[in-house]
Amino acid sequence: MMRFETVTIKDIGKALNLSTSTVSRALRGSYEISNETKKLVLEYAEKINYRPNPIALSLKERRSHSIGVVVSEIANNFFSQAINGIESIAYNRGYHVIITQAHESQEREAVNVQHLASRSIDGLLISLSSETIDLSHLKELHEKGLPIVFFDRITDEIETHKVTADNKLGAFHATEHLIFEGYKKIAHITSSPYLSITRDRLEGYKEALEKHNIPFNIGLVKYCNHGGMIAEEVEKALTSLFTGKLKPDAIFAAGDRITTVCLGVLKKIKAKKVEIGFTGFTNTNVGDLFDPPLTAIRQPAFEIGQVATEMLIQMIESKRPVTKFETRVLETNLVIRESSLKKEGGKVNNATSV
Amino acid sequence: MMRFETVTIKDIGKALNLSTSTVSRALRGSYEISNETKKLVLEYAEKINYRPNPIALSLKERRSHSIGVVVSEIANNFFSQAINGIESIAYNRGYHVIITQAHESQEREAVNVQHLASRSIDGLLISLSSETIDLSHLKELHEKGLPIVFFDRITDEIETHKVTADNKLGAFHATEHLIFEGYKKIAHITSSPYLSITRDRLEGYKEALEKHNIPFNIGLVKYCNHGGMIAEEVEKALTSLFTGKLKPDAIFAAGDRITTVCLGVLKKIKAKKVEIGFTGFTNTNVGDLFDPPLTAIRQPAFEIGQVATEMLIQMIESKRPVTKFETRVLETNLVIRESSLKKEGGKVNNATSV
DNA sequence: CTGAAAGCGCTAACAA
DNA sequence: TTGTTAGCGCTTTCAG
Repeated sequence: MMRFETVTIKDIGKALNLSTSTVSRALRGSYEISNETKKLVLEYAEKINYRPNPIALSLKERRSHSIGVVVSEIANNFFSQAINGIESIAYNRGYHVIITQAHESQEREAVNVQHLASRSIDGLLISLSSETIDLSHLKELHEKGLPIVFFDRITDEIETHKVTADNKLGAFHATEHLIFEGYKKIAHITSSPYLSITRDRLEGYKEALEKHNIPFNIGLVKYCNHGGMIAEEVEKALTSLFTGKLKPDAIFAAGDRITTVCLGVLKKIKAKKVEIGFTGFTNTNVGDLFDPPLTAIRQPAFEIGQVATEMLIQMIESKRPVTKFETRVLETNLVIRESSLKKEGGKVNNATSV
Repeated sequence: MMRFETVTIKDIGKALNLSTSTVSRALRGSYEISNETKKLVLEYAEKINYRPNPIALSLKERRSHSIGVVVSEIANNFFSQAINGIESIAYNRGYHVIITQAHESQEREAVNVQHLASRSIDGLLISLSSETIDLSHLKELHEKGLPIVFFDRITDEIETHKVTADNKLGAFHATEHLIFEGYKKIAHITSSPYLSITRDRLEGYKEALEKHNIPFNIGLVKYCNHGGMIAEEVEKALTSLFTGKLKPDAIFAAGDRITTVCLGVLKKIKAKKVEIGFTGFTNTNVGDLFDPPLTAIRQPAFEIGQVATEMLIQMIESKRPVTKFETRVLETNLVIRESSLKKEGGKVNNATSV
């Protein structure tokens, strides 16, 4: 395909009988250029619809004005909302956003990160994959000085800015809510144990049990290493719970995908008249359309994206290397609907939020 | 922020006492370079982890190996799935994908397109916004020779490759299904009348009515110009339907967002014991969790993304300007669940697909 | 106030 | 087989 011709600074110079440097300076309003010349250049540039070539600029300035994003899956309410937050900041600050998906695979994550780095991104926003144990692909870039901000699924192994929801407290509230409702045997279906969010949520769950003198039982915790991407994994976890002797009366699910898959399985079980209290981490917008309406722990995804992006751009644009790092923790929101309520306890008609 | 130092071809040359051109040629395995030198260079490059600078390459080759994508909203099942399809092809072919959202606004669409074009994308994949009437921002680029492929929401005004679902037939099947179920007054809540998908779906709806000798009544068709992005718009449409004298007994919704908002409103109405048959275009994965389980017209979003990307890359890489254009139409899939079934007609337990 | 020239990293004539 | 040079579009010393 023939590339379509573009107007360059040289063309303007030729047309106006000026050197490229004069045109360049005029275009950027340099004080050394006479008003006359400026006006001439500006008007002509406008007329022929001149646009500076960002590639050339990048080569010169050694930065691309774009930031890379790595998430596990776009088609996940949390991440699509976070991306909206990222974009809202990035575009206003003149940055492009390049989004990639790791599909919960360590290998794809590493490939994407490499790919982005070689595309000369100015900085990286990343939420780790559930498979990821080895962080060397990130450490290397971090040591070379690439600004990185972790969001949602963070790590202790790299010292930089981080942003998450308050997963521990969110889990605590959710679990305590189930306890208040009268559930005694609360199972926890969660994601890969490698993830920070998994650890934090488990912690909150444990603390709620402890506070209410319910003994913690490891048999009630089930890990899904693929974060619910593989439905069978979740089904297996649930089946083993309900066919074993522990038979929980409630479930607390961690993560968007796990939550919906669980609901699907529960629906089948409920057809057999087993009532199970349910709540889960999810950012779905249609939780109230579910059967039963879903009690959900909602994360401030949009804000997380925004904060992470602000931090990243601040790092990118900082004159001196940033050495003081911060981990921001944002509040979650428990939206109470019927799925978590004991049926004898009556129905609620409106979503309640604590 | 200090940019982090990268290894260049020059560094290799210096270290090995070779000119940059020799290194360059060796790296790309040129036949003119001796095996010895090649080996030397390759090994050294590997050792110091050399990566070519894609920005410099872009400047030289006058292409960026990236394609731009404009959709109305990432957080829409159809689009996030389509993007997965786009990525799956693009990455394999060595292209980056830059995603932008227009939020159904003509202005943001134009800004994004400009932005992408000025970032030297090699081609553009776009699904028009519901507001968009004026296509001059696209026409201009198209005339300049930028390869463009429309998907989903297409237009007649620009001659190029296009990919959509078979919206007309999908709408026909959905409407006919409601008719088979015994519904007589089927309302159609749809998106902006400017969109191709709106026109096609309306057409299919009309044809189904006609085939079954049900008179078309324009009063039963309600347009939501923001495609459901503004919930009030949809609520107003439904309220006017149910408070007017036409009182439909079923609803056929066009579009992901409209479908879920409709369901929310219907849920309230059903609390008042009004049974309404319902079906809608949506690519949600949790339609079976809804109350009632949702009869949905599903589009092959992933495949649409794939096909569009293949077409685009073919245009980009074609030696001569492409003049023969194609419009690919992919089949939709009607997944029948309870929401569209007459309650007296008994229940279905399994999703059925036609 | 304006121009000439160098350079960002890389490739490709053209020389040697 | 290898080196020299010019150039992609732009900014920025350094000279006028």
